[in-house]
Amino acid sequence: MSTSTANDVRRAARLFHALSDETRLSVLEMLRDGERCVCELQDELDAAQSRLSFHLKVLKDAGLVIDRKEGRWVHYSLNPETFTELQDTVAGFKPSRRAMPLRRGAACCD
Amino acid sequence: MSTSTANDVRRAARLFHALSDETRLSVLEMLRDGERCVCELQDELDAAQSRLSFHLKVLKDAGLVIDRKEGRWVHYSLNPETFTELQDTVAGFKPSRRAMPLRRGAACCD
DNA sequence: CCAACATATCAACGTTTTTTGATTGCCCGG
DNA sequence: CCGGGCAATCAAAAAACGTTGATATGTTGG
Repeated sequence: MSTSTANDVRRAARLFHALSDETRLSVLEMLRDGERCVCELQDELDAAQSRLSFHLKVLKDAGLVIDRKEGRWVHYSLNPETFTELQDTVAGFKPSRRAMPLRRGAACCD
Repeated sequence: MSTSTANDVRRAARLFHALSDETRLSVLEMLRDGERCVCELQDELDAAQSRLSFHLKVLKDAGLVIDRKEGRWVHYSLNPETFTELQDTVAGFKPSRRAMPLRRGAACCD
């Protein structure tokens, strides 16, 4: 088992890409202790409105956050499912036991 | 505890960036069951030599892999330490318990 | 219905990342 | 020493990404 398909790899790359930006990580960190509306994130991170909106979209497209509209505000929160998926993905990349004992002394390309 | 500094965020973004590419993830996957030399990776992924070399450098700079020279070959393997770090980082982003119960019903920006 | 507001979307731009092909440095076998 | 093979590096072109400012959409209070 545990042979990743091309699709798994694609999905993982997308997830990691969404996580590869400091602003986005800061947003996730703010959301760790609960829902926040865009304006709060904006204040605390002092990021231009459209910039923040862009990053929220990336996070949302990756499934890392969920939005909830309430009147003229939109509240964002973490999507726990995806964080579980992320943990599994990362666990899957850990070096496997029964791994290392391979090609000792032999030239590699015979 | 567990308040991430700006440096933590920077480091995490760097790590995630290194993981955000399909070719690099495929390399890591191949390395899961042991050391491989560049030529083997090249064959199996069929990637141009300089392209692969570029991606290996990204992985190495991020600390995800280690290289070992042997004659004219270079063997790459996973760096387990960094994968542990990665797991910790990811665990740190999981939604915290005692999180959700916040701003119910109240408008957000009063 | 209007004005003010919160957020999303868009197009243009500059920046960073990735790809490609050529070159270079190294090591080995003869 | 020479020729050939492996891998790193470089420069230039291509592609992806993030930022900005302007505009659009939907909402609410008056």
